[in-house]
Amino acid sequence: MPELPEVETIVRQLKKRGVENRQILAVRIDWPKMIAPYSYSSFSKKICNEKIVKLSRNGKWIIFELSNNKFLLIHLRMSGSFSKKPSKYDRAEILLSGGVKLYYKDSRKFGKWIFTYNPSSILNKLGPDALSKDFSWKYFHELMNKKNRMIKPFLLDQSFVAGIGNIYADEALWLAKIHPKKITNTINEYDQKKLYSSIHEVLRIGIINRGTSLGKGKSNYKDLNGKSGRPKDMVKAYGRGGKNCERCSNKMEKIYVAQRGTTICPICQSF
DNA sequence: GAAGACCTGCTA
DNA sequence: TAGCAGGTCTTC
Repeated sequence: MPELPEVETIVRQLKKRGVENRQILAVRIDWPKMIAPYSYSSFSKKICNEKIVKLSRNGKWIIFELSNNKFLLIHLRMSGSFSKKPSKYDRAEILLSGGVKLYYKDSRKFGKWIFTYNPSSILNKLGPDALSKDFSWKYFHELMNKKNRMIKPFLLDQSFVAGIGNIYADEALWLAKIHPKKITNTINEYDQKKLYSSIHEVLRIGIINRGTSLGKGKSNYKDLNGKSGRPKDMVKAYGRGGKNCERCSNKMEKIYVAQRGTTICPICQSF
């Protein structure tokens, strides 16, 4: 579920909550696989009594920088999220100094909490964050020309650019009017520019809306305060198969690209 | 590239 | 009840 805008929203709200500069007093883990290869007791010993020095984000990773050069990297995968309140699908709870509690829920149990002294070992595998200066036009343009891949799976490849997932890939391609199966080095410079700016636009709008919430269920995305983000009907492409394109009013189509459900307007995004 | 694995909840 | 899901990883 969470892509760059959702993760950014969560990090901002955790900061606002005053998580930074607090000490971790205790941790409870209900799904031990998520902290592998550590056991609960060794994991707990590693992080307890350390201070959260700094919170940040890189792509879809949440980075807890702790005292004594320790790091906790959290990836929410499909259904992870943080909350101020406990709920049915909680997989962990952290008690911080000052009585602040954080609950981590993850119905599908795909999320990962990685304790490490060396965050680069994970973060170096990522390409530049989609909203960072390092994701420059020059970088984008050069790789687009060099690679011979379908554009959608390329956008989803975190080693190319970090933070884009299935929703925002579909949104950006729709906005730029590019077919998701188009091969990168066949896309002309004008379209590349449209796509480059569309990526920024859809991510920024996502953040302004505090993320995107598609469904109604409990596995649906909620921010730290339990609130939904941008509603489904504000999304232009993702999940709109069978509905009318908001630009040309032709029927949107659901297709599969690299095994991922993908929605396009076959007229606007002709191949 | 494709397909399966990891999991559970929701929808058709 | 079958099929699908915002992500990634492994193995063809």
